[in-house]
Amino acid sequence: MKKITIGDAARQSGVKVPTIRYYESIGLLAAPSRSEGNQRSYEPADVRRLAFIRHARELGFEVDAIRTLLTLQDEPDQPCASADAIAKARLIEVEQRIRSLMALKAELEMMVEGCGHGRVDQCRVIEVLADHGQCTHAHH
Amino acid sequence: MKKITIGDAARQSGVKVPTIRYYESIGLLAAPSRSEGNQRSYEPADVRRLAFIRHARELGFEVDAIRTLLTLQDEPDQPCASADAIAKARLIEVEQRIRSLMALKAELEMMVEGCGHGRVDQCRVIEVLADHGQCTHAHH
DNA sequence: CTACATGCTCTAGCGACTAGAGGTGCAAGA
DNA sequence: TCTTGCACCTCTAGTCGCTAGAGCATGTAG
Repeated sequence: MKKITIGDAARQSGVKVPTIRYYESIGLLAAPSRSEGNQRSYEPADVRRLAFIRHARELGFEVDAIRTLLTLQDEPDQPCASADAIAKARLIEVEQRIRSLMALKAELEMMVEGCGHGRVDQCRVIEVLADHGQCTHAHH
Repeated sequence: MKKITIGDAARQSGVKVPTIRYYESIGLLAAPSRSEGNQRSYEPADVRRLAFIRHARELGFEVDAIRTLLTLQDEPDQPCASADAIAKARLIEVEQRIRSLMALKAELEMMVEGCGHGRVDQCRVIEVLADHGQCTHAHH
């Protein structure tokens, strides 16, 4: 009977100790059994669940989406349409975010290139910020 | 003596009314004069400042960075090295964010394509999330 | 004069943590 | 055995940039 402490679970899963406790508090991870001295004692399955959560968070899924994905994972005989829909929705979000960041990058490059490193009143960085009309492209 | 109400300032600048009050509360926008009935009364310069803030926020600058940019704008005879540095730092952030979002997009596409729309236990979405090792590329 | 939109202040909530205070458990070295 | 010191515990409050709502006061159009 090997006992996994919260610290070990953190090291193995890559989720920080306070974050693990936070996930427990919001019901994303079930409360584990406790040792005699009231310390959390995790099973390998908990560590896998934490790794799942971490990876999903890295992919930008919100906690609510992860909650759904986790319940799906627990019922492997269900059709996976929901998981697919969640991933697809996230993909669309990511594509939009990339597009808007590319526009933003172009604008920032213009600002930085235009800056003659002189005085503020000739600086394109400030100028472009002050007057959105100077952007060569449309936002949104 | 035209008086600009907070509602007009909001419409002209594109910053919402509660957000304007919030900016005042955190000292990003100076408290304006008040009408007899204690209502905020803005000058055109305030509206320009709000538009500046809004544009900078759209570009993803944090409020602290905007604070610096605003004080720079107020001192046009200073060298603009700080403004340049802030914009460059933001550019680097944006470039990194784009790169990581592209990796993420690839991973999500793999997940969605691999999903055979069958049962959860054959679903690549769940599978990939559960085992990061299945990603064909390295993160970070 | 009466609606009703707009304004005011204040407090609390969002998401997803993070930081800190103040205390307890536990394992290893002296 | 004692003690040192890290890891653990709970609880509260703070972060960022707003947003929502309660409960009033004011300003304006018909």
